[in-house]
Amino acid sequence: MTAEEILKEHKLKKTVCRKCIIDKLMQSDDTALTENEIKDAFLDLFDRVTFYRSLKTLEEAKVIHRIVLNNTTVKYALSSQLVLSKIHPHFHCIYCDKVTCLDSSLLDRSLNLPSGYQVESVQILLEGICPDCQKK
Amino acid sequence: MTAEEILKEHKLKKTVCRKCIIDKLMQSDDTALTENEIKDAFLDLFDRVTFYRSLKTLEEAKVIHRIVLNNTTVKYALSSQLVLSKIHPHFHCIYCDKVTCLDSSLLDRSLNLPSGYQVESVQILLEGICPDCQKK
DNA sequence: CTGTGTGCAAACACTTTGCAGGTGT
DNA sequence: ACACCTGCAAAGTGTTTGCACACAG
Repeated sequence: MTAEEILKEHKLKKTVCRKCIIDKLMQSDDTALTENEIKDAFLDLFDRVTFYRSLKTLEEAKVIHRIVLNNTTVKYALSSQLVLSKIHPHFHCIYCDKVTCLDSSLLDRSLNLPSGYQVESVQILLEGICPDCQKK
Repeated sequence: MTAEEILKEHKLKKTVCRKCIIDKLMQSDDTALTENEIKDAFLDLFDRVTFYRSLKTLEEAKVIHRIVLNNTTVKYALSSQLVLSKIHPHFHCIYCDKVTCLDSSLLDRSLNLPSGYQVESVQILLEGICPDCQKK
């Protein structure tokens, strides 16, 4: 699926900035990127404000989703298949700082919720060492 | 356990600012507070910078821990009993915006981790409606 | 007394808003 | 043609840093 198709499907106008964001995130696979990592790929082709607004638009349309790390840095990743589940687990490597989206089936069966709470979404952030960094 | 005892136990100097922070968090029970909520309780008795530094010191000493919400607001809560577990689940009410620390036994048995990843900590943020807001 | 904490001023990074002009459909 | 997107300027918010003075142990 191309960036243009994704935009069309969500009834968003095809603008260069939006396409660049989606393309960049598609290339990065399941690794989430910061606003700067996305922007730097285009050498200040767009204003910073335009990026923020495009990211916001894409997020509201659920094309992408944001991941907030403990140090309050924000990363973005494509939503694609994950939309179906309430549960969004991510892994943050404390060595290489990479954030990857994990399969939501990770925890589906096991939530042992306290009574009285109505849960709409569950965000899980695993922190540790990723397979690549363990080899080093 | 009093604020002074906690500071002594962690080998930190007893300063008014630190004591106020700990007192305020003890009063709020298991509800996490923002820097502003803590600070406002003392009517600008201290400089903002002093608060940041005190919070940082207390966090590094693991007296308190920070919780980062999706909108990147930061809240703080006492660590107390939770220190033992790698897992820190919190509940964020989307109506009253209250954040509470939950029992870490919530998920202990059930983590079905992908192979190759070495996990050091697990942060879980449940979002939904708290018991109080459901009654309304 | 010594090291550490505090207050003030300033800098910094991130994000939002308003407005005029440009672009997609 | 119209609605919406973009760029620029500016402001708002949260956080950090440097320095001189004050305070706890």
